[in-house]
Amino acid sequence: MCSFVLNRMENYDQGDLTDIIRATAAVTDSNPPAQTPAAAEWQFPSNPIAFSADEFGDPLAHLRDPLIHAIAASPPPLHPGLIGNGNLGLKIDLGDEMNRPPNLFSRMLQISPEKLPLPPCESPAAAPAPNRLIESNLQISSPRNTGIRRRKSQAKKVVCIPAPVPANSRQSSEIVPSDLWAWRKYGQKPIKGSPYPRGYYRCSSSKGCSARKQVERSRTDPNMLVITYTSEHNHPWPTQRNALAGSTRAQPSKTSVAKTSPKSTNTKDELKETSTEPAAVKTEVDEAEEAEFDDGLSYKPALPESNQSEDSFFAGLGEIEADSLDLLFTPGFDGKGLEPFGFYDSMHD
DNA sequence: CGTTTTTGACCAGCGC
DNA sequence: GCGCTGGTCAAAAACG
Repeated sequence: MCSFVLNRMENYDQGDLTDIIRATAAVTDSNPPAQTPAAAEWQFPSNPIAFSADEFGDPLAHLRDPLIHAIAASPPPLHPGLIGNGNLGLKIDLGDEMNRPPNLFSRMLQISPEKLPLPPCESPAAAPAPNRLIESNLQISSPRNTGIRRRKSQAKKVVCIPAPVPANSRQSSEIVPSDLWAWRKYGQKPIKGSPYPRGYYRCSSSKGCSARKQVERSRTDPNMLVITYTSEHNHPWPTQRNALAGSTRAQPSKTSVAKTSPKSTNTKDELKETSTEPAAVKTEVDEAEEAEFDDGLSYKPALPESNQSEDSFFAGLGEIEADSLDLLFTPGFDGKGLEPFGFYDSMHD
């Protein structure tokens, strides 16, 4: 449905493991046509993209991502040209999904050695083509890297994804499409040269998990979110979000607005992430049950090799789509329409 | 009560 | 060695 073309740059500079995955997606420089608020929130690219063999230990790589599918299956009807048939012709499109890599995020996380002349999403060359929206790079933070300078040499995955349109004044917080892991925010820092702060998240699924990620807006393209993954999860796919309390704070509903502390002067630009997206919570349980674990540290979620399983999965998804779409794009839907994942939650209730 | 977010302080890497 | 900057810690507050 969505045009999601991945271009892998072939510039490979030895020593620097930086790669770029570019993809087309819905959000571009141009303002989307006026649609529902939910549609304006953010677009999620989903379309066939080339797969790199290297998964960087990304646990999502092989996992079907129901959340993503849910989102992809409910594309806000804007940017028809970019999203492809980004309307309600979902089930038909889902047929195409069968041949796709299972997880959108994992797709974005695919890496290949490469060097970036400029920070991801910051390079002018990163957005010459309107469809080029998603980049990903892995960098062993090399000195002088104008991008993310970091102590020690630590492998990172940098993912650029379409971000919610900040122009929406109704929300002080932003929705960042997270993967299905549970992330807990442990810090936020203003980044020099960028008007947007960077949020620091760590995996809360397991105490011993060292997986971290940073979320910030691209300074050059506010429509893009730059998510940097650091370390890997050392635990299986979480079968359940172990925390619900406070998890809704990031929701744009009430607290995020009301709680805007006096100190926080940048709530408008703040990067808030729903560390626990309901859709993921509920669906990943099923996914986890299907997952196959190789060992204690890594695991292999069930691959969608079986068309049957895919069929059943998408069949089920398709059934809920109709409802979810109604919920998602019906104005005045209790605000959940603003939350990309909220609708998913509701339809599981 | 358990978990999250927020946020100032502290620590560490890097360039000069 | 110093200063700048980014990353992490930890206490407080908030939420269900």
